[in-house]
Parts: sequence; structure tokens; C-alpha cells
Amino acid sequence: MLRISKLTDYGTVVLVTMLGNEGRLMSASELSDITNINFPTVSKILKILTKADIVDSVRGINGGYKLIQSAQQISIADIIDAFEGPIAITDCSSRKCHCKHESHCATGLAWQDINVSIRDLLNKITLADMESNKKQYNVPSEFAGMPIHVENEVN
Amino acid sequence: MLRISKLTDYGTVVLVTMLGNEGRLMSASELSDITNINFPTVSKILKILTKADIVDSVRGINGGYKLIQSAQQISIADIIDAFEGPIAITDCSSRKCHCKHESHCATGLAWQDINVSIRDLLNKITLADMESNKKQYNVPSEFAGMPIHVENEVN
DNA sequence: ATAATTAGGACTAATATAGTACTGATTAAG
DNA sequence: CTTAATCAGTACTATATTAGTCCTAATTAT
Repeated sequence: MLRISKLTDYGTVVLVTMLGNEGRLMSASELSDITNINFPTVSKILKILTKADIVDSVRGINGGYKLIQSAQQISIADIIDAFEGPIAITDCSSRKCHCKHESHCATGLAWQDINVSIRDLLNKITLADMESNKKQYNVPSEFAGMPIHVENEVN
Repeated sequence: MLRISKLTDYGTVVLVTMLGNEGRLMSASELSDITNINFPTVSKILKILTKADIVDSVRGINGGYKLIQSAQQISIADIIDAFEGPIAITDCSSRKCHCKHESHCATGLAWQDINVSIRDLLNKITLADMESNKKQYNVPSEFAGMPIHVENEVN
């Protein structure tokens, strides 16, 4: 299903929430309350985002987190990178793959190109777009009625 | 890492291999020999592709599989759909999500739009493109030197 | 000093994926 | 009409990944 992890998904929720409070320090517990995502998970998310230099942290009482970059500077690709490492949709889409199938691999570099295309797309979409939810990304009409795969409830 | 499963990856390898023998029936064991992917896995892949009406099967001795559609008709999106169900990068990118976070969900429909964009992209890339490996999909120069995440060897 | 907070890592449980195995149906050929 | 090769379908197991939790240490305002 070409999916991202829940942590990445929650990560965007946390970031968009922080967007509404730009400049102000927000603690993990406050963000947990607002987003309804449980505390340990929010905490984990914020640690990851800190390491990725997307948010900044301040320790101690009255500490918390705040965004370093503006909403326009943070792309979806950046966020996925932070949580899941560089986007690579197959093992062979990284350029240094030397798997045992290499000599027989019929698809060769095609996945690498596809990977770059997806990356390019995600790099153009920013947190600001996600927040405004106004920008339409070439939504083709033929998908309007496509069958939708209904996932299990998120717990 | 926004990845597809190995089965999907192998599926494209099998399909591109069949492309070189269009019209002729190829058995699972023959395809296993050519691709170097072990037999049970190739067999599984072909069953899935048959169900998805991408290949046709003939039973009995001298039986095998052949492509139903032309290489230009089979898109990467079709293949991913066959192996992993409709593309949906988050639980909430399907339109019927009613998870417990819904009322607090700060990202709303944004993932759905992103999902459609990726689907649109993958729908335009066909097996023929993958085989020729010539078509470039808007490869932006700024990714030429991007850090590459080296995966484990494929066993 | 104290209490609230982040940092970092380790751990467990749940889920998803890959790979294997088995039984049954089909069919060409002897 | 028997045999052997092949696909169909399903179930199972092992592995890998992900989610979620927990604990201890470091930091800092009061």
C-alpha cells in the first residue's frame, strides 16, 4: 500500500499543531493533550524531530519544543526522512544495492527513477500546504470514484 | 522509507521478464530459473498477478502464464494495487477513516491529496517504461548527490 | 533542594511480511 | 485411463518491523 508509518503520520499531526503556536515552547504533555496522542508516543516523536533539526528543545522546568523552520521550509519529504530514513521504495532504489539478484535484475534502475520522482513530489509539499489543506496537487478526476481500501481503525 | 514490499518488487522483475517472451506461455519454474527468485515465491507472485488479471494462466502439463495486457497498458500503480491493495500511504488517506483521532486530526485531508498525487504519478509509469529504463521522470538535479540509505542485502 | 522537563536507550508486544508446504484441480501425452 | 507436470488455493511458520512503554540520567527555573 506504499504506506508511511504511524509515527510519521502522528509526527505531521504534532507539527501542524505546533504551527498554531509558533514561537512558543510547547511541552510534550501539552502536545499530547491537544492531539490526543498518548504521551510516550508524542515524546518519542518530538525526540526524533529534534534530532532531525526540525524542532528545537529546551530542557528543565518550563522547557519544551518549538519549530526551528517556517512551515514553508518543512517539506513532507523532510518529515518522512526524519522518521524513516531517506525515501527508498525498494532495496534497489538506493544506488549502492548489490543484492544477489543484481545480475538477473530485469528492472534495473527504473525504481531509482520512480523513487526520485516521488521524492521530488513530496519535496514540493510543505507543512504550510498541509495546514491550509487548500493546495490541490493535480488531483485527476478519474480517481474521484476509485475504490477505497478501508483500513482498520487507528487505536 | 515509503517502501513497497519485496513481493511487489519481485513482481515487476517477473513481469519484465515475461515481456521478453510475449505471447509464449512461461511456467513458474522457468521464470524462477531466469529471475533467480526461488520457485515458491515466483509461484505465489504469479497467482497474485493472475487474480489481478494482469497475467493469464493455463493449467496442466505444458501450462504456464502469459501477459494479458501490453506493456504500455500495465502501470506501476496497477502492479502495486495487485500486491498491496489500493495505494494509501496513511490510514487516513482512505476517505472513510473514522479513527479516534479524527476530531483532533490536524492534518485532515492533506494526506489524501498527497496520496492521489503519488497514485497519479505511478499511474503514468508503465512496464514499458520500466523495461526501456530510458524515460526520465523529471529527475531534479538537486538529488544527484543526495545521501543514499544503503539497505541490507536482499537474501 | 525540588519538581518539571527533555535525552537516550532498552525492552516488550503486536503486526506485517516473507517464505514454505500441502492438498486439490487440470490437462497433454503415452 | 494412467501418469506427470502444471496451476489454484489455503494454511502455516519464521522473521522482521513497528508501536508502544518504561526507566534512568541530565537539565533548569524556582
